[in-house]
Amino acid sequence: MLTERQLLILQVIVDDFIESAHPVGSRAISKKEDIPYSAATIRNEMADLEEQGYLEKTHSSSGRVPSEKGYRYYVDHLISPSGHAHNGDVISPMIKDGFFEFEQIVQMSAEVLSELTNYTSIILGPELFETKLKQVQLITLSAHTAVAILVTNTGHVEHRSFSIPVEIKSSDLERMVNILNERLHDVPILKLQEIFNTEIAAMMKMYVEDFDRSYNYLKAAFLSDHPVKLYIGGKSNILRQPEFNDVDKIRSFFTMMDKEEEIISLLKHTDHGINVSIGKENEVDAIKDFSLITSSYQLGDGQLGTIALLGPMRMEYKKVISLLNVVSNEMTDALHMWYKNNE
Amino acid sequence: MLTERQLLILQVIVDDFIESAHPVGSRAISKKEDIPYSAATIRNEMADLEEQGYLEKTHSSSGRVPSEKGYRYYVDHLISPSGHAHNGDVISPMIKDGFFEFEQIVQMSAEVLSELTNYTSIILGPELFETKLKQVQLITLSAHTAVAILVTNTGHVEHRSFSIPVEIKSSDLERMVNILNERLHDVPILKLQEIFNTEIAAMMKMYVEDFDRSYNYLKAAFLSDHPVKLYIGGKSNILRQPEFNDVDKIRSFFTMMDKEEEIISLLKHTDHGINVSIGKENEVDAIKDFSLITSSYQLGDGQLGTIALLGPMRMEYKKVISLLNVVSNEMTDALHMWYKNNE
DNA sequence: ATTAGCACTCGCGGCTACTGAGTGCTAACA
DNA sequence: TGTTAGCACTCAGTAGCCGCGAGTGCTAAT
Repeated sequence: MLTERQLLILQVIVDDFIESAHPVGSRAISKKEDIPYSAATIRNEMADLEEQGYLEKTHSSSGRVPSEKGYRYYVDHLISPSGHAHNGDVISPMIKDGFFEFEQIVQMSAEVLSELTNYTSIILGPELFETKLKQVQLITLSAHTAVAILVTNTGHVEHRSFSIPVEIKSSDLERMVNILNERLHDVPILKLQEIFNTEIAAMMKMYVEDFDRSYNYLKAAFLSDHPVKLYIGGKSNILRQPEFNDVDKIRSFFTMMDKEEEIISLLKHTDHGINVSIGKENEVDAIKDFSLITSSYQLGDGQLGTIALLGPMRMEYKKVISLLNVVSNEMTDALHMWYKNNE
Repeated sequence: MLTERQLLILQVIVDDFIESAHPVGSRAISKKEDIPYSAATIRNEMADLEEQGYLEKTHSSSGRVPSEKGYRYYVDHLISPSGHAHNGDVISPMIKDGFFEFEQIVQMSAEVLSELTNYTSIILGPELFETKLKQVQLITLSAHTAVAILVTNTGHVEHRSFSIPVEIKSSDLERMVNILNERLHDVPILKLQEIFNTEIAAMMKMYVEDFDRSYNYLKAAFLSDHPVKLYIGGKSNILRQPEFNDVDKIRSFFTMMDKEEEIISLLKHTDHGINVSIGKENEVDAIKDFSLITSSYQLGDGQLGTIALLGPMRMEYKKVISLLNVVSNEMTDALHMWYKNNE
């Protein structure tokens, strides 16, 4: 167990290192305002803290640096819960004015978040199990091409253009779309695939000639592969962090950021509330010396999406956590309003 | 003027440097197959070439490196026009299979292009002066929210969700959409604004109550700010180039790539055909030691879009130029087919 | 006109010395 | 017994030096 004094010292070290990015030594600590102990005392305590795994040295005669365990303890116990509360209203102002496009707001939030922190922000769009299909449109551009448009109750629009093989009659297409609109109205997006394969298939068989082809075409057009949308802000902002002085690090970071699926998998299974993953706690290797802070924003009862900040382990946890709190609440509120309007 | 031999030597130096990224010395050149001269002779010629500004030294006793002028000459005169013709069909295979979504194809082309070259590819979406509005849809999500959807003849879909102030009657909205569909069918996107301000305004005044508000809402919803879309491939691919060993360079590159407008302005005013900008020839400071190779793809008579590769000055010009030729032709063909279908 | 030869230049990798920040430990102190 | 002063030690970082090698420019010979 840690003594009061050790806690104090750990706190000071983490704070200092977060700010300066330099290993912190005993003398520097003993000089601080609220530290009445001598450098030697500090050294003894630091040795203890290191023994217990909360601190590390970068080399045998360097100052101390927090270990992952140290950060973990700091995040769990040493952050004054209320302290440093970010003064509200980060994104609300953007929503105030009449127009209100969901995707735009999310994208802007991501950018603001990144700008405010110099980390990279990631927002996972609304999960779809609360999102329902509102309407299906098929607009033919010509005899052989058409655009299928799906609109959800959240205002999200998904579209795919495709070419129509000559074998398919336009009357059949029309009929199909009618069927779709009838059967799929207010169906949660997530259940789309299922319904497609059962009900719709059955129904269409009755009405539509040359069923097989038409069906497959529509199906492919309507079931998109990426059910969640990813918004990333300030990919390059993070380059301002001093830990990015190594070209290899940059390379591996950016190659990871190019892989959408990987990022999504990172964020997918998040609990409600704020969640911090430090270093190797992250399941993806590529960010094993990053920290990832996630929060969720909600709509009604169901969890909707995830909002996250990715930065070095040496992260301004206090600031980021309260900021993320504020923003996710703001987004929840905004969506709540939106939802109410649409019901 | 340059002698035959000087041309040969210049060519060899540029080729060699492009491949190796190391300054090339006289001895290395004299050893090559098709060089029957001694190192000393080469040295004399190199001194001449340097005097005339085609070569540079990195320091007083280093080998030679092509200067911007050297690259320029190389590109203009030393690239065998037909040589190294890239064996066709880079993206055609992707288009073959039934589905055919324009945006997907462009995005994939960008990625393929970057993967093939290890440079960053940029594709400017179709310019809109050939693109015509096909249909306008207004889908109301609820009493107070709606999605406006515009579909163009190229299959591009633009959408905006907005909230409807209580003052506006839904019957008015409906009427407006009808007017829009009637008047705007087949109108080039570029003329949208103009027509909006004259004809539509006049027409709507006659039919719609509370004209001013409704009008402004629709106008804002329908006139998007970004008339061209940007597709970027392999932003991080370019990190494999050895010139990116400097963190500052990376930083400035990525911060530039975040500014869409800047990139668009880079590519906007391109002639037909292939165009090469080397180093300071580029108007944007941030890429003053990059080369940018652009080509255009077309639809019918009008130029449609630009396709570009951004890399170090030490670029594989031969390969890139022929590759870009092939790809832009392929895209032109693809769009031509598409266009024919839609007419 | 070409080439061989030679002196010279300069970047670079390796070695050494020095400095300064920081530690661990011991012994003295309250 | 907890705290502190003192001291020897460690190590990263920097500067200076040396020698190597790749390359040049120039001169003189072919």
